[in-house]
Parts: sequence; structure tokens; C-alpha cells
Amino acid sequence: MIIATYNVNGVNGRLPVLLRWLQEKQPDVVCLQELKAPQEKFPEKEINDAGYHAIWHGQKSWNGVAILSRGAEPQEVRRGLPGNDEDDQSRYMEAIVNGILIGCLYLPNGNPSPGPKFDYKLRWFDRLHAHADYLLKENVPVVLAGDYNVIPTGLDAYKPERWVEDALFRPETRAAYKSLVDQGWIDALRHLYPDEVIYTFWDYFRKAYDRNAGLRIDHFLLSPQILDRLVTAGVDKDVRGWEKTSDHAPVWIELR
DNA sequence: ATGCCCTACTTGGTAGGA
Repeated sequence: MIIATYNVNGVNGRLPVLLRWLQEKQPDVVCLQELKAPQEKFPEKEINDAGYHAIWHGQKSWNGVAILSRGAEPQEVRRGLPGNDEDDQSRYMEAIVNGILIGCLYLPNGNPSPGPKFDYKLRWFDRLHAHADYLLKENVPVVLAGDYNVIPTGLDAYKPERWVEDALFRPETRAAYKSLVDQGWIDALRHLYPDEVIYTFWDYFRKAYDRNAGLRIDHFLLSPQILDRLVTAGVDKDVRGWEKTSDHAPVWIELR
């Protein structure tokens, strides 16, 4: 069983790339981020025709998350991260697929930092901590997948010294990610490949992909109840080289 | 230090991304 996460950077603008990748990869479950489409503009028919059920939480222009699955229909558990009723940004949804609780998240970028956007990122992180702790205490198989907008360590950036003042790599951000993982989660790709240079994002600027000037910011956190099913994981890096592609590549895990 | 590119949208210049 393959579960993937993919920040598409506009689900409609990216539709040919997304459909081609779905056809070639045949993932079982996909978490999408940055739909950049209102609820009624999600390409449901095209996704269905590709063989996938979909649930999604859209928003005009920005953000937006979706969970796709083939076979079993995703059973939606929640949309929106608990803890702030006034937060109307579409950044989190959760569903059960094949007995696994899947959380699909798009954590705020937080730049420029410091400032109100960075404060929002850290407050969002606080709410994620609380909810993730609740999920761990359920003692069920959980996969939290998405664009965390966090460079966890210096190994995860092409030139980490360039990122120390950036919201993706500031000490507060790294500390927040570490304290989340330290609740008892397993960073799946880092667990499998502790020393490998792995990137999931390459800037559109400066020929970053050609230079492999990337970042690892899309992550899978696994609850202990599912770790023994983890077989392998990877990044479909070649997709980042396709025409009209996202600045992120799809990332996936394989479970037995 | 800035722009470099790409997205959506009040479709022509902005805002946001990372």
C-alpha cells in the first residue's frame, strides 16, 4: 500500500501533471496541499475518472487540502485543525482509509519572520501539538502527511546557513518540529534513511532543480502502531522535472 | 540586498509562496 503526499501548487493548473503521476504511480492514498481553488472548483470528475475517490477542503486563491483514495472511500473524520474556531484557512483534514487514520496538513509558511505570519505559524504548531498528542493517545495507526514548511535539520537544506533567519529553519521552527516528533512520532523518511540527503522541494528560482538546490519540507510522521508496516519510502524527484510542474515533488511511503 | 519563477485573480499588476 502506497501513501503519498504532494503539494501541487494549484490543483487546476497542475491537473495534467497530477493525472499523469497518478496514472504512472498508482498510489493508494494521496494527500494534496495547496489546491488554490475554492470548494466548487475542485476537479472532482477528472480525479474520479482517474480511479480515485476524493474529499477536499478548498479555499479561494490560497491553501486547500484533499485526500484521495482508490478502492475504499475515505471516511472523513474532521476538517480544520481543532483549537481555534476563528482560523478559516484550509490547512488540515483527516480521514480513515483502510483502517489507517490519515491526517493531511499544510502548515503555514511563516515568512517574513519575525512578524504576524511567523506568530501564526507557531500558534498553528501549538494546535498541531495538542491534536497530535490526542491522536497518539488513541493508540491507533496514524499517518500525518503533508507540507510542514519545516527544514528539520541542516542535512535537509542545500545551504543551511542561508536559511537560519527563514521561517522554515529558525530555531523556534526546528524546536517545534522536534518537540512534535518527540511526542512519539517517527519521521518515516529519516527513520529509513538517517544519513541520506533527501529533498522534496526545489525553488522555481535560480535553476534550483538543475543545481539540486533543494529542501526537505514534506514529511510523513507515523504513530508507533504503524511503524512495523513501513517497508520503504521515496521522493518522485523526476516529476519535479516535468513541464508545468509544481515546485514540490510527490513523496511516498510503502506499507505492508 | 534584490531578483530570479510561478500561482490565482478584480486579467494587469498584486500578493503569496519558501
